[in-house]
Parts: sequence; C-alpha cells; structure tokens
Amino acid sequence: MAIELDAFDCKLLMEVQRDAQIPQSELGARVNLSTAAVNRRLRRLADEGVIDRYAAIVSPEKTGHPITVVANVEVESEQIDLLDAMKRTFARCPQVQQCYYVAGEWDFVLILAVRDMDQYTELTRQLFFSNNNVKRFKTLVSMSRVKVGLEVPLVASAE
Amino acid sequence: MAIELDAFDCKLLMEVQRDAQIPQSELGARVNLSTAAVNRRLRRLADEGVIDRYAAIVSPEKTGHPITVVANVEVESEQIDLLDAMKRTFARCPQVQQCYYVAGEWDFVLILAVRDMDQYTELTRQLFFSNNNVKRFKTLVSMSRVKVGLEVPLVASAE
DNA sequence: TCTGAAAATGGACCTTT
DNA sequence: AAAGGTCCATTTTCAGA
Repeated sequence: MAIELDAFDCKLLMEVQRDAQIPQSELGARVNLSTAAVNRRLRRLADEGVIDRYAAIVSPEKTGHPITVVANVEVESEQIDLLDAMKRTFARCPQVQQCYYVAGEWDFVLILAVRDMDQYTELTRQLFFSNNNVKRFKTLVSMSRVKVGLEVPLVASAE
Repeated sequence: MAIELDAFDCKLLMEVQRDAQIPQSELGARVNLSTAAVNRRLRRLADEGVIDRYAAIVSPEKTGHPITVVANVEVESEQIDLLDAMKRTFARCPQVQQCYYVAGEWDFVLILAVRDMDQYTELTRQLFFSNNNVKRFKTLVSMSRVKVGLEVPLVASAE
C-alpha cells in the first residue's frame, strides 16, 4: 500500500502540501532538481495516488460557515448494512467535512462546518434523531480552530 | 467577516474545492463565463481570503501513515497562557493534522495521522503525559475514513 | 470580450549512473 | 533500465485595449 519515497519526493510533497501554486521551476530551485525532473516526479506521485488531488482550501468564516462542530455518535447496532447506510448518509451531507468510523467509546466522529447553531440543530434532526440506529450523540462546539489541515507528516529522511 | 458571494462565485468555489487543476477555460464553460472573468473572480476570491490557499492533498496510506486517531483532551486549568502553550505544542506537532479548542465535555479535539500505534503511544507521552496541564485524554482509533476533506458547503443559492 | 505577451507545463531527446 | 538535464512546443494565465 505504502509507496517508496526518496528524499526528493518528500521535500516536494512537503512543499506542495503547503502551497500547490509554487511553480515547478521554483520547486526545482528549492530541492535542487531541474523543472523537468520536478514535473516528472509530481506526475508520478499523482499517478501513483500519493498525491490524491489538488484542491482550493476555502475559508469557512468568509463563506458564512463560522461554526465548526465535532459530533460523536454511538450506534445501536453494528450490523453491516445499517453501518453502511449511516456512512452514506453522513458522507452525503455537505456540512459534514469529515466522518471517521472509530473504535473506542464512540462509533463515529463527525466534523461539521455550519452557518449557526440553528443549522446544526436542524442537522441533528436529519442525521441523528431521525435515524433509529443512532443510540446517542454528543456535541462539542469549536471555539477556535487551532490547526486545520490534511497535511501528512513527511520527514525528509523517510524511505 | 463573511463575504458576499454570488452564484458564479459559489459555483467556481465548488469546482476548485474539488479540483484545483481544472483550467480556467474549462471552468468558464461549466459556469458560463469567459476565461478572463473566471480569472478575475478567482484572483479576487484569493485576495479576499475566501480561497485561503491551494494545496496538494496527500494520501496518508501511500505515505506510510495509515492510522488516523482522534484524541479528546481535558485540561487541568484554563489559564490563558497555559492554553496558549498547549495550542502551540499541538499545532507544532507534524502528526497533528487538526486541533480544535472546544466547549463541552472536552477541551481539545485532535486528529492525528500516525505510522502505527507505537508512534501514537510515543506521541501521547510527548503531548499528554509530559504536560502537567493535561488532566485526562481519551483515544478513538479510526477504522475507516468515511469522508475526509475541508470542503465548505456552498449551495449555489447562498448570497 | 477579445487579443497577445509572459509564464508554466510537459514531451522529445540525449547523457549519466 | 532508470533518472537527470536541456531544449522546445503547447497550454494556461493574466493584463491591456
């Protein structure tokens, strides 16, 4: 599953994870490679799926979704088709940014971006109260987004 | 704080959130705008901070970080400088992808990408056990990343 | 909205290990 | 073979009329 990455790959990935707009020529200068080599490596990394995709990161505040909510959910039954249905429901909801199926005290952890608490209340109806397989859920409202990203740690030494 | 977005802005943002590599000419065709207009709008959205940045999304699995962990942390004291120190510690840790300071049963929610459980154990030492202000913490290990992203919901009708 | 210049990407081809 | 470098064609971005 994991793919061999040399020091050049790691450095390139670290850069483009932070900023995908750096021109390949500039990347080449930073890691000591020609632009063509940078181009080939980035293409290879994308083909191999190491780079999943390139995306614009949009500010939730500026777009009127200032509230981040973490919701923990416990299910009634772990029957596979019930779980799959829940996963689909959660994944389909646009306000759900992330959904993890976890082991521990809870079964699901959701991260939501909402306009206000009214919208969240409405979502709890849709996602939790109207779902018979939700046993209970607990809400944590974020007061500050200390760090938000999807960056993967890549020490340059990793092989 | 929030910025006025018309239907064109919303459509463009939806597209580039999913895929930032679509050429502006193609975006123009999709939303019915000239490439120049698309160019101007994207630049404006970036200048205004609506688009925070462009980033490559890297696969944690392919880079050898297959385990996602959610850690809930309760602090001993909410003294402001102690909290700030914790926030900085969490934010600085490369394995911490996200850190939210929350209200509710816990004080912090962390999302971590780790190589294996040994690495997580080591991180709990660094981040939690060696920190006097951590009262207790609870770990949830993700078995499946049902949905992972930072996409902000943007219905085309939003004003 | 159109046109054109500047920049960036990505392929061809050759060289090195 | 595998990967790097140089050079060049194509595509994309982006500013001015």
